[in-house]
Amino acid sequence: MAAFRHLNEMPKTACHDDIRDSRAAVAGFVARLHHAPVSGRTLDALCKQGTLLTLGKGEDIPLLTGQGTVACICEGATKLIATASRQREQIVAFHFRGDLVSIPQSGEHAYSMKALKDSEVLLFAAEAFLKIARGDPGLLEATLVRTQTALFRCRDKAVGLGRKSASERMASFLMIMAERIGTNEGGGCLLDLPMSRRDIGDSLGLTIETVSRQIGEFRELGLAETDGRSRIFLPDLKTLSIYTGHV
Amino acid sequence: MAAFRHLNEMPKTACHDDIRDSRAAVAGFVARLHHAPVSGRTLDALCKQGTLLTLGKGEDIPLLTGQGTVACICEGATKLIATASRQREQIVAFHFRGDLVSIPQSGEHAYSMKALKDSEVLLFAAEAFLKIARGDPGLLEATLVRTQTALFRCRDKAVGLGRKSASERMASFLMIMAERIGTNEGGGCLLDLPMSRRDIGDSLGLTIETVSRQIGEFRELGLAETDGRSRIFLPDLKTLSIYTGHV
DNA sequence: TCCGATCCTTGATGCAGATCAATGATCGGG
DNA sequence: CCCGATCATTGATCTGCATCAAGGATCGGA
Repeated sequence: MAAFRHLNEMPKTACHDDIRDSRAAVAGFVARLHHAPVSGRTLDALCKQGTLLTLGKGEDIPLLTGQGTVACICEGATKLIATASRQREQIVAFHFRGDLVSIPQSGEHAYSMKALKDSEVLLFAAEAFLKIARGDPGLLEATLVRTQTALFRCRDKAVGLGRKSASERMASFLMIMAERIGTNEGGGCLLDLPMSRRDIGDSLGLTIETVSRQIGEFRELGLAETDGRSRIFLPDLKTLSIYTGHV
Repeated sequence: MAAFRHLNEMPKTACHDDIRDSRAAVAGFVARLHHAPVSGRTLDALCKQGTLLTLGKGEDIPLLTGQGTVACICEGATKLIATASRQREQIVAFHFRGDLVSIPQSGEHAYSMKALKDSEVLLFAAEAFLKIARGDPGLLEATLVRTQTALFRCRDKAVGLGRKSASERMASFLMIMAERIGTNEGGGCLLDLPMSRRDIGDSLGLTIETVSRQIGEFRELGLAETDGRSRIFLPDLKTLSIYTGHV
């Protein structure tokens, strides 16, 4: 179960380590968010309004009801899921350490968010976060830039979903993951994917069977080597990129 | 051909009406952007950095090279196109009067923008726009909010492209257009679509034939009446919304 | 280390929507 | 008002991926 830590409701007798940890998590996140010194006032406000969650793998991130939510991924990895209808989920985005996620109070679809592995997430009511940012132009601008990045990624995803074949989607996915969470390894790139085949399928608008087959194709082409469920080694990103179907 | 008006390079002998029009266009746009009084200084800066374009139907909106672009749709309607490869275009978004569009300098795909009908668009270098916004918290916040709206719409589009049937996509499209540019008309909603069937297909990840057939289906169900190429009357939005496949 | 549950892979078949093809409607320009 | 070009509709066929089905690998917990 998710461990809540309302930063402003910390009992006076609480272990000081806990308080320092929470504050450190907020400070660390904001430091990654914009590379400028953070004012103590902003930090205080963020600690006061935010809720730090420690989540186990697979756990739900409780989005606020009746208002928008801003989630900061301090540690780990998460998925943002839109439910079109029962048995039809679309993963809108994966998020990793340092990402800032905005979820509206209610859009066309119902959204939910889950941890892909043990994670630490800082939650804000969107309005409260915006209010703090309003008083700190640096934070406001950093938030705008992050939101733009999310928009650009989402547009690219839309192109893939609307106009690409299964193999092109798979190649694009692997390239994106290589860029975001890959580690260099003897000329190639090693991935330790935190998401399941089902997650990949739900992200690419494909079934698990198709995902599995496409990975198999790349394996036979010598462009991917799998090791267990989560590790994929990509020996030749340059050749793989040809399969993405980008211009 | 697009008529450029570099607001800061207006010859001294220029017709005063032109200058007033340009300034009025900027002021009008910003007024719609955030419902707070705009400082004269911000307005001056925007006029100095912006380029007002008057475009005919079908004309290209020249995106800046080597840097991001911010486009403000003062009048008319535009489409934002991602080119996956020759003969495979994905329309990422349609934009209407009052919309603010951010396009990155270079993402995974090549983007372009076209006017769907006679339009007036205000262009900025993204960096220059951000610099002005940095000096005007209200403008910065309004830009953030608009960017979030674009992101939320894009996510909804991704859900449609990834997990919905042709008829569901078509129903969603009609509902969105009804909300954005529809006019009430005797209990129903009248649409005068500025985009072609090809545009609709390229937006929904479908072919023109499928788009045409789906509209035909809704016509037979008594949920849509067409008049010429562009006018569609939706007599029963409530029933149509059932077909969107939303929860 | 063994066991059960879950996840992944691989094969056979079906279908929604693409593609191919042809006719009909619409509309701007002379 | 007419003409040609473009756009939209409708029908026939094809195909990529979904769906259905059946093993096989992986991994956490006892």
